[in-house]
Amino acid sequence: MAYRAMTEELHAVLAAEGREPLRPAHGYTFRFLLDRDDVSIVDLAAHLGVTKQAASKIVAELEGWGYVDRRPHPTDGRSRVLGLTPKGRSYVDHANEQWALVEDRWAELIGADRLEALRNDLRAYVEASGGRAALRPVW
Amino acid sequence: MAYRAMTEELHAVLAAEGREPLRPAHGYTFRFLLDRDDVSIVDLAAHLGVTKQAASKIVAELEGWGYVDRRPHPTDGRSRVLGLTPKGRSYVDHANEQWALVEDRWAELIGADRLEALRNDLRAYVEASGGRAALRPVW
DNA sequence: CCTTTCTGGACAACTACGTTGACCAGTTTA
DNA sequence: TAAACTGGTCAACGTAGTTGTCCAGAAAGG
Repeated sequence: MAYRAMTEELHAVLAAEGREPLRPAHGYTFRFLLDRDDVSIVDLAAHLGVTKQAASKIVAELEGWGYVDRRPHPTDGRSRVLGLTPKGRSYVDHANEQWALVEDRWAELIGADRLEALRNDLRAYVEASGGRAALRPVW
Repeated sequence: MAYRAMTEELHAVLAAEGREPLRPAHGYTFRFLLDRDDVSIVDLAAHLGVTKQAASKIVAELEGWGYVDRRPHPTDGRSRVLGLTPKGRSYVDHANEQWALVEDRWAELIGADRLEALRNDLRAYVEASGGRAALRPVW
């Protein structure tokens, strides 16, 4: 419920700004592309825990909105390199700021030290059960 | 990720026992029926955050597997009262035990006091944002 | 080299699980 | 006692994933 409530709080803010109807999958895609500049559709699919076909659809949407572009791979003629456009980059920055505000409100509630402890405790569990869980919820 | 990992751990155990392919929605339904004995389809739908049609389908499945039954309402001729069968009840007990084991392993990792603190901190956030979040994830 | 095998990606058809819409029988209100 | 409301079902549709098939380019083996 906490996870849901936080996500909803963020999406409510973004939706109120009249953005495209972005879903969590888009957010995870943004973050993944932000760090790296050699991501293929297959890489993204593995990261999201979906098939490459599904990843392809997601990218197609984001490309249509001008957040992501596909450039030809420098050496591999089959592959395309995914990247954020300037518009995509500024969107991520904005979303990160809003997310920080959500966390801040929580920190006010329970204390920054408790929030930090919580982060560590959650991480401990995830790492103990294989390092990474799939992002996509079951239900 | 922690939420996902815990859910997956539980479902892996249950699936290994050769159970029907139960999904989180079924688990939430079980818990809801366990506490009360005057639940209608509409009540369940509200609890799960889905339409009554969707709730009806879920109940139909559970009824088919013999976990849930629908009895006529004592006074209201339109309504049906949902309830767990003995089989359903024993399943819930079993699942609860397994869930406790999952939590225990976490408690060993970070300490029982930290787990308790975490529970409280999560609850604090959920209650601050409206008391209850929808169970069903967005993605 | 040139053939065989492998891999990134796209298109199409299908499935799961929800939705909206229409309806009926029974209950409540006026 | 007629009108409005409510619990439940059936049917049609939508969304977001899946599997299945294929192609062009890359890697591997004689």
